[in-house]
Amino acid sequence: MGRVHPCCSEEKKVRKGLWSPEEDERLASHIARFGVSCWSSIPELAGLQRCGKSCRLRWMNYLRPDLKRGRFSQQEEGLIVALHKALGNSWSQIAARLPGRSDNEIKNFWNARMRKKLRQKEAAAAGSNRGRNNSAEDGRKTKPAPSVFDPFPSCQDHAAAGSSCDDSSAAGSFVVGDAVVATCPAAVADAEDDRNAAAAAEPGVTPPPMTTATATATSTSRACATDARASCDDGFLTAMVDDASFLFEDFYLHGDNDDGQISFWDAHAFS
DNA sequence: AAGATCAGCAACCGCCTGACC
DNA sequence: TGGTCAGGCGGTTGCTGATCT
Repeated sequence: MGRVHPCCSEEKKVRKGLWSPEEDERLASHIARFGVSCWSSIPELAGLQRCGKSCRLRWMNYLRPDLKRGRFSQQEEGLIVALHKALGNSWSQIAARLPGRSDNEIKNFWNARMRKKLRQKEAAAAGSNRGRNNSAEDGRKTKPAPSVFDPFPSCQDHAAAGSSCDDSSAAGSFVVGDAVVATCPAAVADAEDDRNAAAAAEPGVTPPPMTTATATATSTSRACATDARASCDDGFLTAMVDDASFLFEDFYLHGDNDDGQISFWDAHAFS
């Protein structure tokens, strides 16, 4: 098997399992004060009997202040489907385009949906007794490989594609419906400026290191604060979601639905 | 009311990659 | 140039609460 991380294999006791509120508090306050420089050193510095990987995971999936909790909105679901279509199981890349959601959360969500759909299909197949040659199940096998494209290439690219994204007005956040569903990379640099300005305003206070999450959180919250999100909805992602429906219909919809309608999940591609 | 099943979520495991020496 | 290490990622497991029978 793979090499065991030194931080996880040391003789010293390393706790596993669920994190206690005290541990969360220790980790969160440590990162709030000092930021993240080296995960492997954080357990010791924060007084935690955890390995660095575990700390990182806990922070990324649960303690990060910019994380949203709760159910995925319809818009988010649609975007996940579209992004999964484009990117496959690259959960981190999908998560990078869904501010406030961790890759783990998206992965769990997707897998739960997969299980549900698979079960439904099996039940339907068992009920109908005879399979059709062009069933969705078969269609999966002939599914073309996901096209390689970057849903977030750059604002210039958006503009070239007829977009009107304005980085300066809404921190580069993109909106589908009411939800801020993605953040333009240009906003990252923007957020970095904000951070530096804040550091200058409060000498002696060391800001946490800049991360994608920081930038996303900064720009997303700013976008909400200015309520200027709609101005940045260039239709790019909306179009992408629409396009995803089109793709799914093209590949997977073969008149299965009585009403001729197709939902994201009825139409989604099994990976 | 109690056991079985399901669904959602948190966390671990194993592997890969890039930086560094 | 090869070895070591840390960070990161996707896959998987296991726990827990909700729902069903």
